[in-house]
Amino acid sequence: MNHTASMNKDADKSLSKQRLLHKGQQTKSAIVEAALGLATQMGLEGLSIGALAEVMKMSKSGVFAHFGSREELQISVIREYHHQFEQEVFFPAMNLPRGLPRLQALFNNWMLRTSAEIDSGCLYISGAAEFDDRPGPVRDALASSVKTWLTALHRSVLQARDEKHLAEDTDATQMAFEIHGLILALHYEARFLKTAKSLNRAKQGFEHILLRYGATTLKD
Amino acid sequence: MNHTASMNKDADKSLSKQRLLHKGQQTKSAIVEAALGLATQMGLEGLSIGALAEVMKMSKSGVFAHFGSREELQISVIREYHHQFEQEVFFPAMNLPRGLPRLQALFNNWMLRTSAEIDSGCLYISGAAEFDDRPGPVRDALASSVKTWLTALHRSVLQARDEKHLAEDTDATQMAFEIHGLILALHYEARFLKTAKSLNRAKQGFEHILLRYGATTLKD
DNA sequence: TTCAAAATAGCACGACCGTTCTTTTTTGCT
DNA sequence: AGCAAAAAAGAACGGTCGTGCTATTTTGAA
Repeated sequence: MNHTASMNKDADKSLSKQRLLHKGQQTKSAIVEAALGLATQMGLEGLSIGALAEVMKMSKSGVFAHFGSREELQISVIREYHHQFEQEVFFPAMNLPRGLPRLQALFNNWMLRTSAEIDSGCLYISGAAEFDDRPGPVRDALASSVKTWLTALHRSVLQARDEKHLAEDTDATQMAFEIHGLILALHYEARFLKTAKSLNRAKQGFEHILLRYGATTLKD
Repeated sequence: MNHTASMNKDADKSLSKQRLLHKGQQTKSAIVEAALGLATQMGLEGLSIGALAEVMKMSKSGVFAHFGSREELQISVIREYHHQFEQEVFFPAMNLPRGLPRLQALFNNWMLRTSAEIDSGCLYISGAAEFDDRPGPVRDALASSVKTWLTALHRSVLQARDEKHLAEDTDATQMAFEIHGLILALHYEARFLKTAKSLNRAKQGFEHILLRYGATTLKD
């Protein structure tokens, strides 16, 4: 391809990887995508290589070779979920001004993603239940991802307080805890119990929390 | 077999069952107890007959014969959990006067049971995550049990309102939803994330809710 | 077009799963 | 003590699991 002055094959490799993805990378991405779909339905523990191979119309060993172990596959799925979560929930909210608007957007995006309309469950919730007693790299990856997100939420509360959008004595950790509870209740009641109007419950709960922490402005 | 005056063998059976438990019933109870211990650690789906047999120092088939199917075993475990939950959370609170005292006791008992100090996880929470996408009798048993409890909580809120311990316009369903969220957040953060002081977060969250719904009296 | 490397398939393994069937042991009423 | 019924054990089944090994196919740079 290139008769350029590149020094070694490693340079060539990384270069060609940048230009167009090698076949292996493409299929690996496709596999992870499909695996995430399976994992949100069956749970991370229910995710099996055999079932995944069937979905992908590949052989078990063909799928397996991309990861080297089931654990590595599970971790890849968690990373993919983290990435999607960032795209859907976190980044869009970052376009809004700091303080209450951004905090409201974070909650709203989170809520919509958790909502029952999406038939895929939340990996952060189902995964927590599966791995709360099972130490290891999968649990670590999961907990690390969740903590990153909860920290971002916490930070957003702090900013809202700094912007004087919330009461001066707002306990940010406490407020984040209560918000987290609303999302978990929404997920539980909507997804498991199929309770109607759970989304409105979560919305109203959020307004109650805002009032409690002295939010200065409320839209709608 | 019998030259007594009993009309049929069924009468004899139930009679002797009342006098002293047949061996089979005893061991079945012991098995269910052990199974509940396993299920709270590994989840209802992770509960296997082989592992259970090992714990019980019995043969797989010996254990299996008591239930006839894995599903029936899982349902037995759910019933046992329901029973324990009643004993620890529900009944003690019923000894307190209707209204706020009883509601506070319900929450407190629930919270303590969910707390991280107990190393066994909550079957109602882990089970919900495992079966929110899996229809069948196990899911039905689980949902039915949970609904019974949530209904009792809801009823307690209504009573507190009737007793004028809460504001007249209290939305009981909404309040129960928010309380449920606190418990879920406590379970998530204490058990999965190992966040310290989560119990205090839940306590404070409950007080916030009480204030919001105009609780007239607060102890402590 | 050639050819090494990468990707995939095929096959087999040991382990565990739930379940069935048959045999042995234990129970508890007469 | 005798004896039928209940309880438990034992062995085997077909199935799926993750994983390792060896071919085969496909890719993509020279």
